Amino acid sequence: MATADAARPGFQLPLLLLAGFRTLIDDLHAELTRQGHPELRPLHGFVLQAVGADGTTATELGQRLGISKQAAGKTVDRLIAVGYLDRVDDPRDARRRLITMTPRGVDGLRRSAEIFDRLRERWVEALGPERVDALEDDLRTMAAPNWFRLDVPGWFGG
Amino acid sequence: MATADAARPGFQLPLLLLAGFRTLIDDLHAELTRQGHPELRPLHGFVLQAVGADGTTATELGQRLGISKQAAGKTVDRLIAVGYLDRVDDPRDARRRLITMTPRGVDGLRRSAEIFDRLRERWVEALGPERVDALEDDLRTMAAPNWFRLDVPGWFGG
DNA sequence: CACGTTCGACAACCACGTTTACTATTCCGT
DNA sequence: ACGGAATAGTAAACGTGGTTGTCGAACGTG
Repeated sequence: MATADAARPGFQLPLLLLAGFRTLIDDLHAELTRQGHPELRPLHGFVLQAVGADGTTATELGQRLGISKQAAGKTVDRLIAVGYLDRVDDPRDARRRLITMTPRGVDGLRRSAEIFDRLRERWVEALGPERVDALEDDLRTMAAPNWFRLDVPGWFGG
Repeated sequence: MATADAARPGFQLPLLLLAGFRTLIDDLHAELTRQGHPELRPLHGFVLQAVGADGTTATELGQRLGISKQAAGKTVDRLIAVGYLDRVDDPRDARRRLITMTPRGVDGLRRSAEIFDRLRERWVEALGPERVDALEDDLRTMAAPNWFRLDVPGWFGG
């Protein structure tokens, strides 16, 4: 049973990682709702970031997120329906349809990044900066996400 | 942008936690398939553990997993269909139907726990025991899963 | 013994992903 | 210049993992 702390329940690594993630995105979602973005579901921030400031296509978005182009297309449909994305024909290639962020999308992404920054700050306050840095470093070593390819400059991670 | 390591992509906390979890359960799933449990999907181990050695009911299972009783019931249906769980009438209460693990379910759960132990060992080899302990401790502090209630003795975390 | 509560089941629905298949367009080699 | 190959987007069927709402049967308590 590893090195379980007797005072706290001895959950192990997988559950702890999942709980950490859920804690963060649940807090994000709640705060985002409070700030006027109730339609933005927890994971949509990552989609917005993957779209990027210059826009993308469905295929490229799928590659960045590590999902099929069809799934990416459907996600884009939903985000268009709630006003965060836009899709226009590419004049240089009639096959392509360029996906871009609306001003509302930019606002939602910016707020997401700010909220994540504040949440990380809470971790730093509770654990100390060295521990949080170590935690991030170790996770980068053991679990770099090889799905989620992000070659665009972004707000939270890339 | 916090304390991003220039050598590795600067993914931030939420993505790193998700990546850590996904890495672990993907490895678990692959190994479980290799060991003769291809039907056992990544998260089913948690369900089996929540059922526990003594069995439980759909409502209670839902509470333990932090999901609705209906969702728990459907998951149980699937695990019964592939032979990991069993459902029998409770003689003491005709409303209740007791959910128990089959021998195959017990085997799958035991193997899951063993595989997780080995995966953690890999982290210890790469990072050193102190770092892994610190990581688990910090996550227990910041992200105790308040869904996932586990009052039964279990294999991986409880 | 009647009434409120609890349990499981059923149905409809949603989010998010998959695979397979198809159309339209562009690219490229002969 | 043209025809086949590659690429972009869309559509349909399906799987999984959730949600609400409803309902009947069984329980337990005043």
